[in-house]
Amino acid sequence: MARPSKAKARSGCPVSMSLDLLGDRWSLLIVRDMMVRGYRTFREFQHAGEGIATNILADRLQKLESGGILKREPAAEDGRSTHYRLTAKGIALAPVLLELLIWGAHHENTDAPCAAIDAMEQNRAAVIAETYRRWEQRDPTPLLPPFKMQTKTRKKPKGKSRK
Amino acid sequence: MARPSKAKARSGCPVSMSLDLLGDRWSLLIVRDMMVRGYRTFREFQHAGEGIATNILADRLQKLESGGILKREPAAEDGRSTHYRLTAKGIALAPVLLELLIWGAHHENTDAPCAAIDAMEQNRAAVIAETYRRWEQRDPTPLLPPFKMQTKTRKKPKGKSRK
DNA sequence: GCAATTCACTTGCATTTTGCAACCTAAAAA
DNA sequence: TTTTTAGGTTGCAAAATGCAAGTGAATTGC
Repeated sequence: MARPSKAKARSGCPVSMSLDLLGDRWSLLIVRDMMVRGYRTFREFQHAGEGIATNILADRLQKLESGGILKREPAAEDGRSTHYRLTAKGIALAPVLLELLIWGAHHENTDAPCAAIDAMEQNRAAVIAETYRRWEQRDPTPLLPPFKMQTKTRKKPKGKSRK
Repeated sequence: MARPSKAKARSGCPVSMSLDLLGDRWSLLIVRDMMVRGYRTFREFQHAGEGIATNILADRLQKLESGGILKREPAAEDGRSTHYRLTAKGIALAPVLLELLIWGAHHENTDAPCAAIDAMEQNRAAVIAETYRRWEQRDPTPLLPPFKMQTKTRKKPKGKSRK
């Protein structure tokens, strides 16, 4: 069982309970896409670059919704489409994702530009504040662009316009 | 596939790469046990209260080791036993776990005492510093005790007593 | 000294989850 | 009206998980 939705009541530890909901390969990536890239639709998540299968994506969206991390609302401009939006509980994951991002950038071989990571690390509060502002104002512009696989060329500053 | 060990090279995003190693139900719980409870042996992890199966535990320990999160060293005092110890990379997960703990305590129904969580939240840097001190000095006393299920639901006293 | 116990796993097997491709329905576009 | 698009569902094979039982080496009890 990779991620029990039925809450097998393991221990009362907050870390354990958090992992009941988020402890899998995809859930936090979806939250990341919503939080920092401004993605809102099924299709955007699907093509976010990690290759999630559509059935898994549908399942994770449903579990995140019933876990209170996000909610879905019909897209006003297109009757076929649904917009997913983080709840207050979901956006509160910002510090977790930020620390995970910083850790990964320091300790794994990622494509993240070092300067950007250093800047975030030294301005954690500002990054969190900006994340909240974007959420409150429904600002869909990316906080960070997707780190494209730029294979080896580490110093290429690619269009990191500004938040 | 719940947690690919073979690194399918998804994207260069640090969050994604972090989750390649840690994105499952158990890995971060093991790190938590080592970091805040001072657990070091297979047996301690096994009986940490979440009910991990021994084959899964062995698998996760091996993956965390090959991921550079921990290393194993023979126990000096007992030739049968192995001590697991976090590496610098592993202890650097402290902020991630702290934020996950705070988030879970606020947004899930946990057994964590609110006062303790509030104190940690207002003294993040001190908590991290103390975590590092304990690690450097190999201090095995628990930073936090396991949150016992002090509330009503006493589920099933199934034969977890002993073997 | 020797049997019993402990520690750290491993093995087999049934169940569950995942990944993949194909398919479906409603709404919008052409 | 036909075609395309968005957001899924379904079926199936492969992989991961959970569980119980077993293994072998080191250690303890007597």
